[in-house]
Amino acid sequence: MCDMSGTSELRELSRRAVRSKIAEVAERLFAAKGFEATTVDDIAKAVGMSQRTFFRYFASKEDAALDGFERRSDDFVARLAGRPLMESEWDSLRRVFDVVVEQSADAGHRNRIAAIHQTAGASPTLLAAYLHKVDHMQQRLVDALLARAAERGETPDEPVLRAVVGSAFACLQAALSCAAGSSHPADLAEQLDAVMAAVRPVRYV
Amino acid sequence: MCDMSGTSELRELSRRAVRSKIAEVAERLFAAKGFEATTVDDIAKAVGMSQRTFFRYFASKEDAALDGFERRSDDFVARLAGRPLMESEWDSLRRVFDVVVEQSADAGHRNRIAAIHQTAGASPTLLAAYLHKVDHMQQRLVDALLARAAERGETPDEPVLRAVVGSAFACLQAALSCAAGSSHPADLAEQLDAVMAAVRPVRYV
DNA sequence: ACTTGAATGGCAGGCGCTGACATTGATCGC
DNA sequence: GCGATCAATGTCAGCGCCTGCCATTCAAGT
Repeated sequence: MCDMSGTSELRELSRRAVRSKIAEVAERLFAAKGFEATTVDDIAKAVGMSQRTFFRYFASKEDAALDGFERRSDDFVARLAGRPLMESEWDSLRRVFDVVVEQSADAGHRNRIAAIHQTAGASPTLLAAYLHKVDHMQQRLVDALLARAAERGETPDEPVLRAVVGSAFACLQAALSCAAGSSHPADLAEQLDAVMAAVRPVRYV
Repeated sequence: MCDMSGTSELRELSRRAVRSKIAEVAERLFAAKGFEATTVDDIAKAVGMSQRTFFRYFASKEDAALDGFERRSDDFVARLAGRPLMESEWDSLRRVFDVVVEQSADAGHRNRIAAIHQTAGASPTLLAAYLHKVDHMQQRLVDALLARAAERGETPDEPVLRAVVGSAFACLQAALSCAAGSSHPADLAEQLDAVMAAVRPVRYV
């Protein structure tokens, strides 16, 4: 009972591994049979566990399908933390979106993301869950940007900041949906630059 | 069988009336007991119908809760149709959002919207459905704006337009969440003006 | 009156999801 | 080694959302 921390680490590691395994199997099944046609029992059987255990790792079927986006959320916040403190929020956000650009440079990642995107488009509940996660991600970035502003000694207008983050994500979504059909990885970066230059808020000129 | 159109009108009228009745009862129950604690059976019993019939009017419990937003979507498109053809998209969108401002001028509407907003915030699935509807509304406005641009003889950049609409909605959301606590109806209009002025895309200056 | 079509109710069932309880299995103190 | 402990898992039962399917009813047209 003393080595609780070490035990926790191991347990945590195991949990993560199982989680990834489930998400991986689920992703494959969704791509093969579609999201709605795949039952949680199918996934559980394919992984080799009971349905009840599945729900001990993911709160919902949607969560399993969108596990990849969850991690990207962490990457976003981490990337933002690495940006210079005095950079404008708009430019920082553009740099944050580079994680998406870099991920889509890999063909495998691109195919996976395209498959998930296609799956999400066909299932209303999955799309709703996706939008929910995007919303949550925006909230995290707003909080981080608020903290950065406070670190600079500023007290920014929170609603404006929320709107700025929302605008940046609107640009990302637009660029993504446009570059979805294209197979050139560089297109996304160009599209993103073009859109974010056109929509750049006047307060940052 | 000849007077098919007249019959259809009556049936349609009846359907709308029943739909409104269901939505009204559901809203009251949600406000009283919360969204998740209220079952579809509760609503059906309160209206005086079977659960099966409820699902013939609404595809889901969430749809019943968000019936009001559905109508606002129609109002948005209608309001946009009334704007001058040469007005910039950003200013048109600001005018479109006046329907929200006007609705929140009425105290009753404000309380209802606040109640729904609060309910949505407490229930993840309802929030997800709400975001889904907002997304759909944006799509409709993008299509309408595309048609207007074509009417002017222009061929606008679609991804940029999508991003612009998304940015405007981000402003609306930010202003709404900020003015949620305030009880002054004029605050929303001011907040909206301030945020949309700060975030106005450079392409519209 | 007969027919047609739509609205409704009732029933059965699938699926997502959860609580409760028992079992297993690894770790730790002795 | 041995029992205690605690997390992970399985099993079972059950609720709530949602959907076909079929029978009934009721209004409207012929």
